Amino acid sequence: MPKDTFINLPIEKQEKVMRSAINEFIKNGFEKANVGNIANIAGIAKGSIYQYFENKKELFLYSVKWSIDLLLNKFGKNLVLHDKEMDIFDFFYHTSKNSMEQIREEREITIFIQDVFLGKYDNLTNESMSYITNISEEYLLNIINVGKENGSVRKDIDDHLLILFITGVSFKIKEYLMNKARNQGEDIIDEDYEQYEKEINALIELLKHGMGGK
Amino acid sequence: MPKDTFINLPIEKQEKVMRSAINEFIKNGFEKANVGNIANIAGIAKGSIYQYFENKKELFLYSVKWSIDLLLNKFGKNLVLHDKEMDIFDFFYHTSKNSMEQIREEREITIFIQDVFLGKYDNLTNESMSYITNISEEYLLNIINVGKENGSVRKDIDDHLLILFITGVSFKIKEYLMNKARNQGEDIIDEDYEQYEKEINALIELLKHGMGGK
Amino acid sequence: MPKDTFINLPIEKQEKVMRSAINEFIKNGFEKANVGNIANIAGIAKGSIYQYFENKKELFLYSVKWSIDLLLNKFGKNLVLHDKEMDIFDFFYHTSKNSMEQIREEREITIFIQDVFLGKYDNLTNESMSYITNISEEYLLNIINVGKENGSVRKDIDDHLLILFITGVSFKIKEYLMNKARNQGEDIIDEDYEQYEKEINALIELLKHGMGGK
Amino acid sequence: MPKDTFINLPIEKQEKVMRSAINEFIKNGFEKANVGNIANIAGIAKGSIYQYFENKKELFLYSVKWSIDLLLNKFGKNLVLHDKEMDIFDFFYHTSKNSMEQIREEREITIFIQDVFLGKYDNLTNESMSYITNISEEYLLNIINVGKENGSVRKDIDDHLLILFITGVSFKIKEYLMNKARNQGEDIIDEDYEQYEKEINALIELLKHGMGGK
DNA sequence: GATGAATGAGGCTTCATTCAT
DNA sequence: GATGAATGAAGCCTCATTCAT
Repeated sequence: MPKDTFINLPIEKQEKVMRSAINEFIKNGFEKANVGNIANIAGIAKGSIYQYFENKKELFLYSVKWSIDLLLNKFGKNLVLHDKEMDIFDFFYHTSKNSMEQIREEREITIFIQDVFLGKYDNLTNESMSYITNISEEYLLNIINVGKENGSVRKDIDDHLLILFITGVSFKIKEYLMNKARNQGEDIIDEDYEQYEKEINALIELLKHGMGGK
Repeated sequence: MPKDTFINLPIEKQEKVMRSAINEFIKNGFEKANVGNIANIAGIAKGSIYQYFENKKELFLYSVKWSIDLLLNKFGKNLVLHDKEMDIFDFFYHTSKNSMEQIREEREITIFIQDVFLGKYDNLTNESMSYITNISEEYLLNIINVGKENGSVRKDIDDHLLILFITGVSFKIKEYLMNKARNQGEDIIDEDYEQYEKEINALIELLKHGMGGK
Repeated sequence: MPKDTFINLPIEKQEKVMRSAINEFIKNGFEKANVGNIANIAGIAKGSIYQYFENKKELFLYSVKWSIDLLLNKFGKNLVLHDKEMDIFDFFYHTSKNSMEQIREEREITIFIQDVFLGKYDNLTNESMSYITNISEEYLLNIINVGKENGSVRKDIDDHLLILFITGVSFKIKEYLMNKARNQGEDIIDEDYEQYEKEINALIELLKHGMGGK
Repeated sequence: MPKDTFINLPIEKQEKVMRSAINEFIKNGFEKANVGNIANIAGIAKGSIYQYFENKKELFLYSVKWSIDLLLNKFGKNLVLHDKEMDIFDFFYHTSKNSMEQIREEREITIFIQDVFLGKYDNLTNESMSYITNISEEYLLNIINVGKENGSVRKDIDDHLLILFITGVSFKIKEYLMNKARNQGEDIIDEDYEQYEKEINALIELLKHGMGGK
């Protein structure tokens, strides 16, 4: 969706532009994001942005795509459930740790994408992004089915609702991690991580056995 | 927070202004929300808005407060856990039904408030709204403690994480209902409600016993 | 076509705006005409222009209408052929003198309208202005028919071609006068007018009897 | 006026560039004419335009010159009055037919040049083009004098006014033909031409004997 | 207090021209 | 000499806020 001019740029320069845009978007939202700022921080001329993208909206949309691609490339390999016999809660544990890494290494981008998924920028993404939701639903569906087959997931509940349940909880986990990330800036120390791990394990326990007494 | 001029207005006129503002905000977001539109639809002059509120931001902030107050007045009584012996999952069931009613009767306002809580409008609400989160956390904390005392909630999990767990799931439920509301417009029929009720019960079952197999 | 805000303005202010716009358009053409300049010279804020008109194009289009209306009001009475027995060449003589007056008293506006008719601004006026051409053609048609009836115009030539002939010559006359006006600025002296009158009479003679020898 | 780089180009390439420029100018006028478009359609790089011409204005000015030269080369031979005894109205007839051919064979360029003469592009051509008017005035002057000498033109009217009269009418004829050309596109059929010829003869008759009755 | 016109800062976008390859 | 990406000035338009009635 960007013009060839952008595609032909050296990858590093593309990256600089995208990161600058993403930063501006998470700081100011779409409307107040300033194309001039984006250009300045990327170290290019304002006009150049328009040689790369049709307009601000396209720049935004591509920022989303670029972010998702980057996250998938960098962290996506861990998201595949290889072992059909694996307890899916173990799997959740691994993906959660993966999230932590993601946040540690790509704070801005992870925040940006979470915002997109949370529905800030609604008006912009709704049309073009619904397919993303579909992808992630299918992905979860697959995991649930594996779980149902190998007995780690109860079979009496509709898949659809299980997805709701899982995404609800995992979103909350991510949000929780994210808020810490937003506020703390870069300096998340190891001690924090130990704490997080405990909490994640507790939440997975809740996912598994619920919060009911006795 | 609005000026006295606004407070002195007949309640119906105040309401007209607030609903007009809320509608504009959910349709266009804060930046693109148009003060002129708000005034027109409220049936007043643009200048009057500035006799009532310092500026657009204050109008927004008061829209949030006004919405919360309205929802609490209209639906809040049901949110209080009167009976210390009540199973808190029964309580969840009742509050969920409450949500459904809320959505049916005050679609715009419920959507608006959900958007606020979801973090669209971040930059605007963060400071002033953190107290709201606190309120609702305390509210949940109280329920959890009641549950722990009467045995309907397990005791080995940190309150804090239980809150995360509950809000994650219940948010997802609301979001789910809300999306239907957003798309369907007014016409939610009884048949739909039966369906919703089943789903809510299933989700509460998950909250209670988890999704683990066996 | 302007907004009510403009219509409600005191006539003098409207006039100031229109004359400022017209001046800018004849000086710089449509594309290079600067809305800021127009506002400055009219003594109003740039934004006000947009309270009066949807955009620059509408401002232009209304400038045309306003100019035509003004010219018709101020000079149009003389353009009506009252006496059916009048020799139409006498009538041409009178309208030519009328033109001279027009140019003397409303230089800018006359120049502007001539430019419009000459087809500068084509892209802007074509659609909306074709009706004007029609009006003036019908007007001439009427005069020609009167002439044919009372014998002052030969009957063996198609009306359509007579119109071409007349407009060709009269346009050239106007253009000739206009160029002088453009270059001389305000100071056309009486002596010039005597000269013009002679020339006009000679051209009317040509219209009447042609340039053929013997 | 173009740089040597352009002059050294193969004629066909020069022609491609010029025709592309001319097309853009008649389509969009000078201000909105897009140098990038011109380059694209000419099949060269945008930067190359600036190796050939100092700037857009020079490109425009040379387009005018190139067009006039082309028309003179291709159709100009017929414009010379060889036979001193020729009736100048016969001569007009021939030049009119010549115009028709010109329009048929070089529509764009003829339209472009007519626009230039009509005064669109005023600000650009005024200085540099006044010499062209002079040329064509002298050219007409010569014809008129021949006519006065051989008796085909009356002698009691000032040369200057005769020029006005002739150019007025002949411009109108050309404009008339041109408008048909603009609207019809390429497909002017022979039947049309017969019609045109009749009309031209009638107009020449008017030039000769005028439109006066009796 | 209500009105709605006036204001002007601010931002996106265009595109002629320059520049590096 | 050719290319096409980079540049940045310039201008239209929006709209929150102010002001005069």
